[in-house]
Amino acid sequence: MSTIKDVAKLAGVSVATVSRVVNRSPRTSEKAIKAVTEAMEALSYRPNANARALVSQTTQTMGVLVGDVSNPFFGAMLKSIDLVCRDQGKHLLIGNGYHEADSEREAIEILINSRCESLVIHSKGLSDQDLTKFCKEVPGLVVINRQLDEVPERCISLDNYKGSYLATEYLLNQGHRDIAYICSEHDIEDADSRKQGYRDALAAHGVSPQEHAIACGYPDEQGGEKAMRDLLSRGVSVTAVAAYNDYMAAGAMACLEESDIAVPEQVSVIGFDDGLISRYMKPRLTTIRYPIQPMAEQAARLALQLAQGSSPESSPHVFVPTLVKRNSVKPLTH
Amino acid sequence: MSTIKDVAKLAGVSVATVSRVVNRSPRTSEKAIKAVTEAMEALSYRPNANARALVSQTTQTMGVLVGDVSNPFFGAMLKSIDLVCRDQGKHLLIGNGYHEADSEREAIEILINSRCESLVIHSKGLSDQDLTKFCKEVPGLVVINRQLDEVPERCISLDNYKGSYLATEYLLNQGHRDIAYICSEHDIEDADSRKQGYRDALAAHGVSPQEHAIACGYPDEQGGEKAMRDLLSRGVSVTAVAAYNDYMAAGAMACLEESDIAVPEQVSVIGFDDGLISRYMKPRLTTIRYPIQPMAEQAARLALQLAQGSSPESSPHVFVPTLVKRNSVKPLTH
DNA sequence: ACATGCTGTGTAAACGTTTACTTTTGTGCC
DNA sequence: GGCACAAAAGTAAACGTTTACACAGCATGT
Repeated sequence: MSTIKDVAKLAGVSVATVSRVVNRSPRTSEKAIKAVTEAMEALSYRPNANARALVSQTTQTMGVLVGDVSNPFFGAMLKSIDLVCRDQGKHLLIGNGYHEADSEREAIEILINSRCESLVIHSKGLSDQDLTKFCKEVPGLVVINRQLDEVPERCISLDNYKGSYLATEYLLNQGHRDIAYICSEHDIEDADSRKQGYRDALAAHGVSPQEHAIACGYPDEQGGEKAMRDLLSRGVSVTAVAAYNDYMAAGAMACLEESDIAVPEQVSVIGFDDGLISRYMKPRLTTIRYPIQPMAEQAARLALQLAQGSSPESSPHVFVPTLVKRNSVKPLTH
Repeated sequence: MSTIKDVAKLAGVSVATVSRVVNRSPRTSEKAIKAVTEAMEALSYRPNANARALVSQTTQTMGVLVGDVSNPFFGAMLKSIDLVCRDQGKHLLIGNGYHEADSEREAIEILINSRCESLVIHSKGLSDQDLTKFCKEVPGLVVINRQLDEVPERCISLDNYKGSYLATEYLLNQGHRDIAYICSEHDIEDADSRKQGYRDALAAHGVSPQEHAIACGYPDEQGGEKAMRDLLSRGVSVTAVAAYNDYMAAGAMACLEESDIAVPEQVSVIGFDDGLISRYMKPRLTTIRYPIQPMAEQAARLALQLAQGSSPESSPHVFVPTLVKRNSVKPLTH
């Protein structure tokens, strides 16, 4: 692969002149531009981004850590971030953490080593302490989907508690009283918050707590199916089910269908996330919208601002989920 | 951010020794390892990947161009690639092309400039000529989902023609004769191949061509809905519909449902891709499996082998799609 | 004719590493 | 104690750029 020296030699100028042409410096003659352009073309010259980064001390790159690129949730997040970046002439280096502490740490280190000046991190595996440390080390680092008490100004998160409260309250308002909750077996903050939102909503409406009506599973379709089957086989009688996320809701619906229980006629189901699939299920899933796109956009902007040292515009750091009414919930009729 | 010199100074050794410790060279004393490790910790030293790449002439990075990260199809592709890479200690630089020639070109150039030694490119916008040129410039570049006549050994693709033929043939075998085709309005090779597969399957079964039963739209749900509405409003009478992809099939089903036409009882529908949503639709979608995961894995392996100059193991370059029978197709009964 | 200023170009240092080569230190043996 | 040799550490060049600084050429104004 040819270098700037090769180009300079062929064009009969110095490397400085080539650099000036490449970077469109105003101090260059037409003649030089022509000679250099032709030489670059002839050698199919590609400026080495690493050398450039080294001397100019900037990579124009944002690093992003996601859980798993194949999950459409992260796809949506990445797209929002990419749109902000492309608008600002930055590009993206992406790492997958697979929700596992060591992978996450390693991926973040790669991003830092690559000298990404801004970072958006989605981590479920690392401790608050680890993440806080990274925040302090890298000025342009923003954490999404998590709340760190020591550095709240670096976090963009969702009010998970409120989302679940909202979902449960909606079921209550539709007359339901026997409401099960299908939760994630992962020991992470958002799972707890969502479960607590459910509990508190029940309590606030004078419905006694129903711990036996809570079942856990891996937060995917199989997990939802398993949890619902647990509930059914334990003889828990319910008229509505709230789930940790849409996938678990889908699994629960599949299980109910297999058991010849009609949704929403006999049992109402509500999800969480408003992901891609919620629109394609039938009945279309009533759910809680996780506004990942504006959140990701906000996170990207914040990371960019922090990285360039400008004081970030004040804007919301905790987003609120909203109810999306579709067809999987029906009022309870006697 | 501290450099290797800072570490050397603090540890009281030379930069070479620090480098040796960082790279786990065997020629280092316990004492040096300890001193350097402590200094690195104290300064939170991060080896600069750009400087490293510059001198060692390798980045350990694979570049990937996808259409749009938010599309689960590309998510699945990226995941397969990431799994291969992580296994080989490489990491990923990702660009979005948004199916637009200029964006694709720009993204590829960024990947090349960043000195990714291996590349997996999914392009719909660039011409065969452009792509072939890139292939010749970068030894470790592999094109996925496209067939370039000049460099077939660099391409991993799907037999789209066969997939569509298969789909149409299955409908014919179920007794259908009046079969519409919903195609993509994009002027790209795979759209043409799929349309032709449909036509040829009809012809092979002695069914006269039905050009009036072909409708086009943007290859998403809205496009499918629009195309189906076109068909219906033109008074085309059909008992089955084959679609360019699952999203268009979903749109067609939504349109049929609105018109009180039952799927599959009155009209059968078959998709293409076997994407995420096909499992969640109801009736669950009968479709053609696009084996993107093995294909992406293969592409990644090939790119890696080409990049390191080893002669690639011979393995399939053209993959064959298969039929996935679910519930959206029913035999025609009179 | 000469100082002045402007434009375009060249020279060389710097960025943070790795590594070939050289030098120093340490060990065991006679 | 002196020597041979191995092990460990240091020196400096190289990777491919950018850019401060210096300088040449030339037009301008006096």
